[in-house]
Amino acid sequence: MDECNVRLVDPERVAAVNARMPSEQDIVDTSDVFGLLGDPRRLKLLVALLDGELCVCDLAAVTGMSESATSHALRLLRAHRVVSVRRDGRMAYYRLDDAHVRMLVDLAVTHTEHTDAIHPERNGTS
Amino acid sequence: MDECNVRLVDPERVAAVNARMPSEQDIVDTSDVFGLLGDPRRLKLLVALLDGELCVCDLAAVTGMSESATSHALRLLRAHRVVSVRRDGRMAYYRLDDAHVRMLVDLAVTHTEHTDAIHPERNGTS
DNA sequence: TGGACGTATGAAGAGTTCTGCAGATGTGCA
DNA sequence: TGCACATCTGCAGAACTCTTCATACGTCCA
Repeated sequence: MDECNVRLVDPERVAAVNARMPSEQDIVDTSDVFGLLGDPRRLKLLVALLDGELCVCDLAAVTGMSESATSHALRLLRAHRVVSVRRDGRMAYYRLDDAHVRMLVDLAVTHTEHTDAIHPERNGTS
Repeated sequence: MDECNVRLVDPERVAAVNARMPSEQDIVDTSDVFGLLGDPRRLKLLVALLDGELCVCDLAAVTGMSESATSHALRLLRAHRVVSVRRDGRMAYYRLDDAHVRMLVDLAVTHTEHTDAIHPERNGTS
């Protein structure tokens, strides 16, 4: 439990926390998902998809991104199975296809909308 | 509603989505929070803090980061009011001080732990 | 079939982020 | 007061991310 030369102040707590700590893989997977939501453009894309499917050019219009950037972002989201595509001729309709992500997005946006008046300025503790 | 030279396929849907779209500021604030959780080290740090406060060196031990990196990460989290410090002599005890973030972390980790067996491999749609 | 269209992709450049190093700050103890 | 200790911070290099440009792919229509 003693890693390298690190001294512990509260070894019991550390051991307890380590016991409850998810696997490294789970941590990485989870932070991966959060990372996807950590970009304003992608988040806006996903918010737009909360209501149902939209084609690439409409998504570009909603988010204000170029169609190329939109496509790149959707590609990333697709690779992580967050969105799925339905093709109809030359059009591509995307939908939000991950219940967990949908919940996170919905929850977080709602929360921020309800509380942004509380922290009008954000200066650090320093 | 027609931005630049972008053509819309479903202008009504686009208008409806735009009407429900949170302000740019709310989007940025929200993606900001997700961004904080989008780093495995920081996420691990926050998971460790789910149970209660810990000092910097114990946090470094739990996450496997150097104490410098730990301090840097905590500084960032502190600036965003996600964690708070209690100083006791030369020690600094950090605690998770944002109920919303706590919920997101708890929820996401729990979810990932329960479903990681479902997506053993992750190749893109392409 | 040829050209317009919607979308997808690769590469490159700008910008950002993370980490380790070195040194600074403030506290406790002899 | 002087030294050890826990933490903090600025800096610089490495690594990563996002966007744009150019181009490619597949579909539709004349």
